[in-house]
Amino acid sequence: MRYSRLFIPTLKEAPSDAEAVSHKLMVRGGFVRQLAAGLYIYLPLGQRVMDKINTIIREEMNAIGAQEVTMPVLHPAEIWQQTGRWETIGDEMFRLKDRGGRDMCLGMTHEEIMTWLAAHDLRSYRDLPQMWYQLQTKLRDEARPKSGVLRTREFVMKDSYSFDRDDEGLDRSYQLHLEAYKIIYARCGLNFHLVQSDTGMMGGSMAHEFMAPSPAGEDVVALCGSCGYAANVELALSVPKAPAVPDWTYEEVATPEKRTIDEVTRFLKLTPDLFIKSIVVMSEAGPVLALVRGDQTLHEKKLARFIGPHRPAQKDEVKSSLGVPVGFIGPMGHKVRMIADVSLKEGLYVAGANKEGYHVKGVRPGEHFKPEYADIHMAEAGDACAECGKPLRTERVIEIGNIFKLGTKYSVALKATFLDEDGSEKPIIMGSYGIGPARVAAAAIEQGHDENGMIWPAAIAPFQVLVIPVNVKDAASMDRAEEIYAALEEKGFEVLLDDRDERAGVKFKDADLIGIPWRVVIGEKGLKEGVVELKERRTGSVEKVPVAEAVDRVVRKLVIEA
RNA sequence: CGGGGCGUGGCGCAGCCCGGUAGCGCGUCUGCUUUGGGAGCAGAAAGUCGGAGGUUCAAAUCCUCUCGCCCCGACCA
Repeated sequence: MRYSRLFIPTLKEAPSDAEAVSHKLMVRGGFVRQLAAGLYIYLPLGQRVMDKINTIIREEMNAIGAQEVTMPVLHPAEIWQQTGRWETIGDEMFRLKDRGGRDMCLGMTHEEIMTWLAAHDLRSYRDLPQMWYQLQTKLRDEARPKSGVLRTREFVMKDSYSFDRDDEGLDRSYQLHLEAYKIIYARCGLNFHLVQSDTGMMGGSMAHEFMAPSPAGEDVVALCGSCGYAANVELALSVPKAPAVPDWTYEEVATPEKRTIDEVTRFLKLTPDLFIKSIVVMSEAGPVLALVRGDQTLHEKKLARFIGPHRPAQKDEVKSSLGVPVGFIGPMGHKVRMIADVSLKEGLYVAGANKEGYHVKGVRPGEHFKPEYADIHMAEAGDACAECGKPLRTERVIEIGNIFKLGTKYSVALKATFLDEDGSEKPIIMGSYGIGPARVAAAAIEQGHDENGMIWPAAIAPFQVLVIPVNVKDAASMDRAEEIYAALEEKGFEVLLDDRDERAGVKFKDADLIGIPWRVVIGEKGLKEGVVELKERRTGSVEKVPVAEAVDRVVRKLVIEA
């Protein structure tokens, strides 16, 4: 392609409202434009990147025997009502009515529709297993779109669904996807972690996420360098360092106007790990007292696994349910349900005295109060790995894919059953597997850039080579550039020829910004010596090669990378 | 949904506190010069200040309402 004919509106300045590196560079590089909150236009360069990622995904999905289908974006409400998600999902689903007044919605995921299809056309164990996927636009009315293309209201997703006759079959389909995903991300040039994850609103029994390390990520994972344990902190198990057990007897201490852990620790000159933090939440079954050590953070998703949906209590709710003002709650003597973090099983602590202005020293869990124990603290760097005891580290990540074992949740609700060999009717066992191609692109930029712009992995770069004649008015330069361009295209590479009548500086700056892996620079000075320059974007290394050898050298570089 | 910030030529911003001629940089267009890391000079086009209402002789500036966008949190296949 010729640069002069491509629409690549690069910008010198980043948009002021962009925060994430990938967001700034995608806008500056002329890859995307924002139409409204969470709605993006993909310009030619962005489109090329997405096409490449999608091609890799399709190749690997096809390779494991998955078959591509196209699903409606507009769905009738009834099918979502049958699985109950019409009610449970809430505001995140775009809803509308057709002219006949029928409730409809825009597809935010496709379990229901895929299962509907399976229910209609998969009847016998002979039809199984099946794996179907789609690469289509999803719509979600996100509460807070953010970080460029990382969280949008409209986005393309590859999602596939597996249909098996038994759990062993599901294991196989799951494993096939897991391995395919590893290959996809590796081909896209990403660093990533495979971690255990929460099953969330999907339901189901097992789930993993593929996570690309980046400061722009919204998730945090806990990783053990020793045994390989890796999990989203939403469910990561960890053992916080235990404090030395102090030599205390049970006694009240006056702590006037000291409410927060921070205030009380300073007032009593103690470390926060000697405190019990008492947090009141309102669950569907009423108030629950959650207890974590003072240096720990309550993880609400972990807690939700034990008590279901809940929210923090208001100040007046605390007072009315426990009779104690906020800041002086202790776990002793309450009738409400009480969940204590496992790290509180041993030791002596300071806790609220259930009396304004007082705390109690020497509280012993199990003796002075009897809670249910559960892991409800957030895993933190430095905690011991629950598997092997070695220290965990944590990392901020972008979720680039996930895989779920769904089981029969959808097949039962939508009556997707088959007749097994023994003549009995059974629900199909399902799995669901997603990849967000835009997040893959954003993660690639987050992981590959410098102060001058993007550095694309070769496999998903919008072009593989950029040919730059420094001065297009110099006939010799332009002729050589055209020859090299034509020869590389002839060999099947994707080549961008910067034929613009611009100053060298402008071309070089744009070249760095859009991050094409290899650059061939043809200048008058070089040609006098019979050479052109071959520059690698990633390392910045420059090699002078004889004009006649230029094409072969580039080809060799590209082939090595592929 | 709670908290915070911001809407001024295409882009990035100043002006607003203390009402009175709308300004700067980049980009765009024309001409000349320049030509290996976002050129120089000269000239030009382009905004009615997110929108509505109000106060005032006079509103980008003050007041009220409203819409949009961003950030933090809540939420999130």
